[in-house]
Amino acid sequence: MNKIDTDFLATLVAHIVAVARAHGDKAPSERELAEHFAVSRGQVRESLSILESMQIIERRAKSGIYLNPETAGLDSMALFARAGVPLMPRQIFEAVELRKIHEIKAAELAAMRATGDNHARLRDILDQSAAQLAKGEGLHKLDGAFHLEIVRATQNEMFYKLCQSFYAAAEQRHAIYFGKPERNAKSHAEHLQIFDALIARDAILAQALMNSHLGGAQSYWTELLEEQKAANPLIRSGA
Amino acid sequence: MNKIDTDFLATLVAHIVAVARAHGDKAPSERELAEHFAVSRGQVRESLSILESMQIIERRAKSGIYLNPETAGLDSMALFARAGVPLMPRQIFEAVELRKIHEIKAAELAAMRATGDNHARLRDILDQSAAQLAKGEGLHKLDGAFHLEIVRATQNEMFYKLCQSFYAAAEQRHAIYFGKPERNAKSHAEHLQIFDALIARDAILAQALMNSHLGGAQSYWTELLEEQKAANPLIRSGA
DNA sequence: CGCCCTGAACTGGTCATACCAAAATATTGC
DNA sequence: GCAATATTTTGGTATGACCAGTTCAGGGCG
Repeated sequence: MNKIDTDFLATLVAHIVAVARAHGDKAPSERELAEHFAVSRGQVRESLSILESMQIIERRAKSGIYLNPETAGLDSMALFARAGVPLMPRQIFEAVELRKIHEIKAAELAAMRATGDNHARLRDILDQSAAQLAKGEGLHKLDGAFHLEIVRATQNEMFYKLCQSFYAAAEQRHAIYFGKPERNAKSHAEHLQIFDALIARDAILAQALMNSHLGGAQSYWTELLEEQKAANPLIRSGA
Repeated sequence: MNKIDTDFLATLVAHIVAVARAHGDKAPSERELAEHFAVSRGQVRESLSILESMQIIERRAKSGIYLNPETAGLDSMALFARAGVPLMPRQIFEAVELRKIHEIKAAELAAMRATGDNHARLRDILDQSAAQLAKGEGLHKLDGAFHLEIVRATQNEMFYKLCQSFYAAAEQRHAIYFGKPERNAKSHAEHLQIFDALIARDAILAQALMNSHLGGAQSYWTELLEEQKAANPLIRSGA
């Protein structure tokens, strides 16, 4: 466990959340954490600095460390996911809505601006997806790659970076979503359609296809949450 | 200069960028930085942890610290801005495009979902803007607040957080943009129109008004960059 | 002259210890 | 029971040390 790797950060967050359950609660002191994880206080402080910069915690001088999950920014989502903090339905719906906002527009722009490289990478991802699908394996990683590549094809680097951090936090969701095998095939088929529209540089069509692709995801989530409410430990009810 | 405050981080980044100009260049060693800023190595390490978590730098064990500005994520933008790293036209155009993607949709959703609280806060911001305008003061801070409040009115918390970090990085741009006095009055007038559309819950109109509001900004930036190219130290040419 | 090898200097990663002052808590005195 | 006081806890900071790869200058050899 060298350096401040993400795993340690996630473990730390998990422990802090386990101790201080509610917003504003006090977390263990630096010295306690150091002892608990058998590392030096310096290591703990470095990690806490990062968590504080993400606004996951607040460090009040001479007082203590306070959990701050509600004010935490976007970059913290990936960490919470790794730490095994349960997803809340509200977060899922918000994320899907955000994806629609981003990616419908991304599809439109990508149809107009995609380079040959973008097309090649998309084709490659789809080939891999087909192979995985044939082997009966889930393709939630490749799904993320496909959508992200479309954003990259907008040639807006900032847009790409934004969606990158967004997708980093989405793996937990994706894993749940692609848990049902039939989703994989359906998703892949829709990706192929979108790809064709991008190749044809048909912005209107690409946009429409992405809209229905994500719209499908939206309604599928609704079903999923209905039937798995309280059954799936990764999804916690409540707002 | 206690704790790891943002100012210190910005100063650190500024210094590192000053020494290691290009992507991949070596930054001063931890010990050098500690001496230069007259702080302990521990402090430097805490700061560097944060910078590394933002992917602004890369720390290679036993080798050194390497500047990494190109892979840096969104959350780093605010820091670069504070550090006085010049804006590049490309970044400005990308940011404006992103704003259009976000806020046109936000205006639509806000028209449908805004609460009384949202309306009240917007009205308050507009009142303050009018007052500032009457005093002849610039209102670039209030502009950000107005736009951010519209995003909040979508009731999508994740959306709000995303735009929050986005706006935190935009102050430098805003300050330049609102440097010209005539922008302030024009912007305020357009805000009032948008506000009316939100109150009337006219999603179509709100969307259209936001589109032209941001479209105006887009073309204004084009002018601004043309006439100030190389003249304004805050804007560096090159891609 | 050029190349390889070697050793010293440098570097990030880690730990232990100590001190400070403010905050939080326990204790005392009334 | 409450207010004043003493004690403990806590984050913030600094110093110094050790480890083991990395880097690089310098020496030796072909």
